[in-house]
Amino acid sequence: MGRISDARERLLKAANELTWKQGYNAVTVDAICDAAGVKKGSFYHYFESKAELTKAAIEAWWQERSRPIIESSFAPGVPPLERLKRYFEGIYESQMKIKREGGTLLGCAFFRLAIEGEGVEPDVREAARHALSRKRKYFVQAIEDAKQAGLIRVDDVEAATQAVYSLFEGALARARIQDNPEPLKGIYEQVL
Amino acid sequence: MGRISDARERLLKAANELTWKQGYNAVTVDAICDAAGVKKGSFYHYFESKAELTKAAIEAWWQERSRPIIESSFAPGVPPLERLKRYFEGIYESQMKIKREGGTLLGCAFFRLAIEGEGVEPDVREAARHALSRKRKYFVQAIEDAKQAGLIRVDDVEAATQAVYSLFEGALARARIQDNPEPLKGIYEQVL
DNA sequence: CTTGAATTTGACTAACTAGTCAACTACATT
DNA sequence: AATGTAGTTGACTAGTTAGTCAAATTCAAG
Repeated sequence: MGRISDARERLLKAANELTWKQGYNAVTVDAICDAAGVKKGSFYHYFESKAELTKAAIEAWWQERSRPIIESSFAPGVPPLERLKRYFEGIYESQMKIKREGGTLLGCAFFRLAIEGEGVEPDVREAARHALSRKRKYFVQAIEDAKQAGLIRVDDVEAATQAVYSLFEGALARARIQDNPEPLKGIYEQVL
Repeated sequence: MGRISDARERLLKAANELTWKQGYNAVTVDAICDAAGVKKGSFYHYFESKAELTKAAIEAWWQERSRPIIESSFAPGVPPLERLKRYFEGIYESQMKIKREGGTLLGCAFFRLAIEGEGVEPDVREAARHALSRKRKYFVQAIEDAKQAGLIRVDDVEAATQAVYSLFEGALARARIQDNPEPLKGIYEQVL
């Protein structure tokens, strides 16, 4: 019944790209509509508000972009430390590609959104935080496995993950701030 | 000649507090004026735009808040590694205090601003980046000194600083995101 | 006490903001 | 081919935004 359309997908994609670059509050509904080639009336046919769109966009981003990349690095068969190494290298490559194609290095989309603070609807922030905590789980697992396999000596897996994950997200955020991949270089070596 | 006023200082203070919490784009000139108890006409008597105010506010923040705290930890007489330890502990304490008094943990004001990306005037971002690089210099110095004193074994001071600084800023940003000081605990131990 | 420069005020604009809505269109299903 | 429903449109509102301005006020200095 009725016609079919990919306007919803185009809106999600445009929302992610613009919010990633400019931040939640700097992006207007009009700008998202323009980028998606969708009229405002249609926007509100698909989403009840800018906040709802953003929440849906975060989930779509995780399912379609982040998760596949993470799971290919953190595959079950791969040795624990190799998983981290692969992931860090993959991130370096993908950030370089983003910079090459879009002109600026953008870092982690979820981190960018989650850090905003007040002035962003609480449930939007919560969605971004949730995506970050999903990502973090792969780190915990890898470090736990590395410990079991006797590859590293740590007494507190939770504390070790805290450090590795802070270093990783910190480097990624600093790369965005400086628009320069330098902080991402050799994270794997720094982790050890 | 003419009367004297502290309206300018009140505006700088209000701008910093609000921008730290809510981000550049979420804060309005009206909100800053309200918080400072200053009328809009007066605002534009002191600053030619919101961007100019923010730049001035960043500089004031650095001079009056960040720098004194940093310099008391990184004092010349203090042994290099002790400097880092003092600084990390000081940050932990001050973030806890901010949370106690303001209800939320806010992290680093410069980092928060610098990460915004497009959608913030380039010179505002540049001012925030500049403050971060000033901060980073104290880390380089401490690590360099620690190497000279034979306290640590590193071949590349620049790379080591990269890691320590990413870990520190990453932990601080994550503490903000989670509104929880957990990532800040034991950074000093993690650094070693 | 007078002067005049620094400061304050509030009303103003023009542009932009998120969100609404009723009419219109195209097409998958029958 | 008819039909109904999902999708589209553009003009609309009401509130907010950064920034302007001329007139009024205050008070340090002469």
